[in-house]
Amino acid sequence: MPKARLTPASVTEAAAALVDEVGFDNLSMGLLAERLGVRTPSLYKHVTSQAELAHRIAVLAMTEAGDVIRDAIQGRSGSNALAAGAQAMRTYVREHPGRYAAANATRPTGPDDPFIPASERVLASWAAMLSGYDLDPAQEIHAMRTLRSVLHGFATLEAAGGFQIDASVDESFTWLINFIDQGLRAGAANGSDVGR
Amino acid sequence: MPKARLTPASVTEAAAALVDEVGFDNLSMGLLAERLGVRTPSLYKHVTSQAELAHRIAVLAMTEAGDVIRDAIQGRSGSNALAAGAQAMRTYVREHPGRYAAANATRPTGPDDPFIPASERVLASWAAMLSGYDLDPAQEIHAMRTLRSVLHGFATLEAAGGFQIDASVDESFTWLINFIDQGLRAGAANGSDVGR
DNA sequence: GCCTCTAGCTAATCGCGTTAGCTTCAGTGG
DNA sequence: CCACTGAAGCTAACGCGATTAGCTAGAGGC
Repeated sequence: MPKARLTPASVTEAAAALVDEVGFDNLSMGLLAERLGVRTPSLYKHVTSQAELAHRIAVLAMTEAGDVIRDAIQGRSGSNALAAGAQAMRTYVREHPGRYAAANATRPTGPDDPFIPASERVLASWAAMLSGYDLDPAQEIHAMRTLRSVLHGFATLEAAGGFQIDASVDESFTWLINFIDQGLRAGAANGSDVGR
Repeated sequence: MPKARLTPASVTEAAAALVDEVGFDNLSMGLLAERLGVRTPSLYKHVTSQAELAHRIAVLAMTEAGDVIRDAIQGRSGSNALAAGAQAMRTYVREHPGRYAAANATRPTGPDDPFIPASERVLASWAAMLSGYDLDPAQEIHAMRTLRSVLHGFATLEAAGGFQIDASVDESFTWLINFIDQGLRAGAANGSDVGR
């Protein structure tokens, strides 16, 4: 029955869709093979191991997230760019929780790992967005880390079902964005105050 | 050689120490048994499964974190309480990354899961701390979620080695705390502004 | 001093990732 | 049109880690 059906890319794509459904921790070669209508060992013609597959999902996720965030920020600045970028990231994580989990579980395997440029693209988008706030250059790194922390923290807590109370999570997120925006604008106003 | 050596509690404690060393994902019954000087199947006299063991570690972690945060906030208020509590949490996660990972990987198993009150104790500490900021009651939930997001996000990013650049992570964390503090104080001043 | 209860042990099972080696179609060169 | 090669899939089998079954021996109570 050999018919040129699968490729590394198609297997990765299917695996990404699978983890979004069943959760990254529940990824298994057998389940993926079943989805693809193929026997488990056949997958090894396209990926060398489950670990490599997980890493491919991570690269895919980081690339997609980078695209989505860049597109959201495109053409906006300041508060609008922040709100659009943050919403875009949150939406991506909600729609692709498995991919996002894969991206968080991975570590660069070497200096030429495609995961590295993919991550850097995301960071570059955030940096571009932050540049609209006229922060003291010495504080940019701290603002960047704070921004990453909130967004990552909110996304993972939400994905894990960490927000139990019935109060609207959407509302909390816009509140959070507004909170960060005001802090950044205040920081731009009196640079040396925020940050010690 | 039957000698009453192990107990569920001692096994859990050893497992917690182990995951802090090797990482939560690398927890294995064989490795734990070796540490305890016992054969793998013997562990099942004290724990019903690896999943249950992981859950016990999670409860232990949440309880310890609750203690540490409560103690840090004790006797302080406002900015001091925030700084002390946040630092306490960050220190706990840095010293016990495996335990923290276990706590994040777990979901309550039922209505009488001891993990629930343990988590609530942590939330109660944060709530007590926030009450020192005189926020609009309607905004407390959002402030709480924002606070949890930053702290959780920063801790996990740091634990995952997510902050690459050489700029001081300690400094970034104090900057972050200061950022949150100022935002909360501003929010208390003009309540309806922050939060839309 | 015997009895029971149980922590620990060895042996075996199961599931899942992975490897080895065979088989068969798709496309190529003659 | 046909033999040839290469890769994609398959079956069979291995290995490791979690888990289960059933045995054994020391500790504490009578």
